[in-house]
Amino acid sequence: MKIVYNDGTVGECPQEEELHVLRHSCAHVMAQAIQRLYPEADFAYGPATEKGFYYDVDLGDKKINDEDLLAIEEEMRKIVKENLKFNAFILPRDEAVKLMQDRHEKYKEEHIGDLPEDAIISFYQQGDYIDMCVGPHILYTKALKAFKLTQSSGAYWKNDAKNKMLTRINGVAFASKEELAEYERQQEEARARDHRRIGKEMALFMTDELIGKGLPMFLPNGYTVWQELENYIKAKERKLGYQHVMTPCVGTVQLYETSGHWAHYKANMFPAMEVEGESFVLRPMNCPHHMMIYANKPHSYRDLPIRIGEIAHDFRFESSGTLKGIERGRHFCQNDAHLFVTPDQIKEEVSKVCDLIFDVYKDFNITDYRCVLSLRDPADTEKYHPDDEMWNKAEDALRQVLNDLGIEYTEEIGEAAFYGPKLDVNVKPAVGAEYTLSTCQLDFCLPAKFDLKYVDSDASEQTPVVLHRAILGSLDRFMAFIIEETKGKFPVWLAPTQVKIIPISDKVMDYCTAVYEKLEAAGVRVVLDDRSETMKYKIREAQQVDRCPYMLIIGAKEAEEGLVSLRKRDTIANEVMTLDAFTEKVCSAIANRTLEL
RNA sequence: GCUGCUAUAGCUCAGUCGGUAGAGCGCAUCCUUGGUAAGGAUGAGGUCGGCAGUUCGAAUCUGCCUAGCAGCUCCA
Repeated sequence: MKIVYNDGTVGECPQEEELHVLRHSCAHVMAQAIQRLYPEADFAYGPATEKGFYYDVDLGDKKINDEDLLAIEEEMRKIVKENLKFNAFILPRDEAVKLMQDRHEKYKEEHIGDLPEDAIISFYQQGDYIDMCVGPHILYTKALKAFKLTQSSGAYWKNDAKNKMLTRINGVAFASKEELAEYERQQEEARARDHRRIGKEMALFMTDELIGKGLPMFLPNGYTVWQELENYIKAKERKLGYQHVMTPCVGTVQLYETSGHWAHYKANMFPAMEVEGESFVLRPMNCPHHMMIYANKPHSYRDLPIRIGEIAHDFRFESSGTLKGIERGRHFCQNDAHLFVTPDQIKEEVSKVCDLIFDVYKDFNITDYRCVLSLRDPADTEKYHPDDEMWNKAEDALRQVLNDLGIEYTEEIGEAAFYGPKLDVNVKPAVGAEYTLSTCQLDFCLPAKFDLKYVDSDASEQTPVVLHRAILGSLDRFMAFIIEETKGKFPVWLAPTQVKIIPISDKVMDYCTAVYEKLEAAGVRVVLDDRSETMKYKIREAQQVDRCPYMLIIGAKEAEEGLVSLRKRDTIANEVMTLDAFTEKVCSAIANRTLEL
């Protein structure tokens, strides 16, 4: 594919750049189409994205609806057909400013002002459309073979909520129509995996506007999964020396003033309740409660590390626009723990937390994740309390552990908590933006604020360091993730119904009841489907709706010989075995938390 | 919170020009008692998200509210 650079030279595009150039050029063609249809349009930024492109544009009071999108797309096809040539030229700064002023491009003009003094300011023109841009671009518009406008939405100028909101028009673009079709197929598949959809279908959780937005409720099936996750992680933690506690969901405002959370996150907490002259809030996190548990009695260095864990209910007043099923609600349960350690113990304890995270990921076969070392932004003295020595110490300590463990990570400035740096493990959901699943945070700040102490070997009083960590993150969010990863086909140990008995006829009901009782006694979540429906119907429902891992199809043949005919969730073939053999099989699959059926 | 879109039966969705609401699935009852992904019949089920307004008349038009979806901002 031929492309043109901003100095006007034409060259062959490197293979790996082709899609990016194509998409970026598509943004220009879309802008040209918009300008033809809406001459007053004022353009801001229009980059290529992961699958396509967008352009942010000021359209005054004009609202873009689906029909408008189709009209813009139609105009784009015309431009492609006209096969316009992309020409590049460079202007000195003053002429560039003048050109943008003449064309009433106030956002581009402002952008020039943001560029460094020595920046080369280049433009691309196709037909009568001119765009300030570094390029490179395709040579002729005919190179655009497969694109589609997907949506319009609002986006702030320079991504700052204080600025004017512009109209963002998104599109996707590919090298061929086949790739575009494949992309649309994948989108459809992703929507089918959405935990909100599967959660409804499998009766895992519900919401109701009378309960309130962002407040999902777990139904029996969902709570079964939830409890299994709770038992699973608590057992792991107990083995690693964690002690579990239970603390209240409400605390005084002073508690959060002491921790510093009140100053930083007041706006994101439910407002205070005034009762008998005291102010209480629903707690947004558990650190202060756990700090007070530590402070409940004096500690020797010999006691450390102390690991306080809790499956804790928290409430955060999240912006309404960010709520998403059980992935992000206003109430959730953290798999939280605070580790109180001496400075010498930091490295080992962080290592153990990392080991636990990756051990858990192995159990769930989670392989697609990204580690981020979240650091403070030294310029942001409002969020990060300005103690350079403390921050450098904490950041270096965490970085060193990650390096020693050989964990791959990227560093991100300004992503730290106000009290310390953190390691975040991020994943991508079926639909929507990446989020943090697990976190491990290093804190030299809160222990001092709560005046926590331990007596060291030389009898001096020292302040412990605290590790905040969450492995499953919030149980709610982790469950959302697992639903999407498995499409609701949970491993046996998590499945709400582990075994469904499907009688071929009522004549074998006595034997089916005996099978049910045996499995039930063995601790299996088993359901006997004794409804007056056809066998085929019951199989279909168990497989497609319940996503039940094991179905036992039982007729006269099995009843006579004490057998069961096993049908697994993902196979059509069935396996005949004795009831004893099956019981052993399913119990072992549950006990070992096997992923494969 | 912001911008836009959406809200009709338990679920997924039709409903044209404003004239008192439909389908499939599910549910109930009956028939069928079956051998591994849709057997048949009958029936129940809706203040068309809520409140106002326009109109002789509103699921349909307008306003406000609530909730949901996409994107933006935020995420201790």
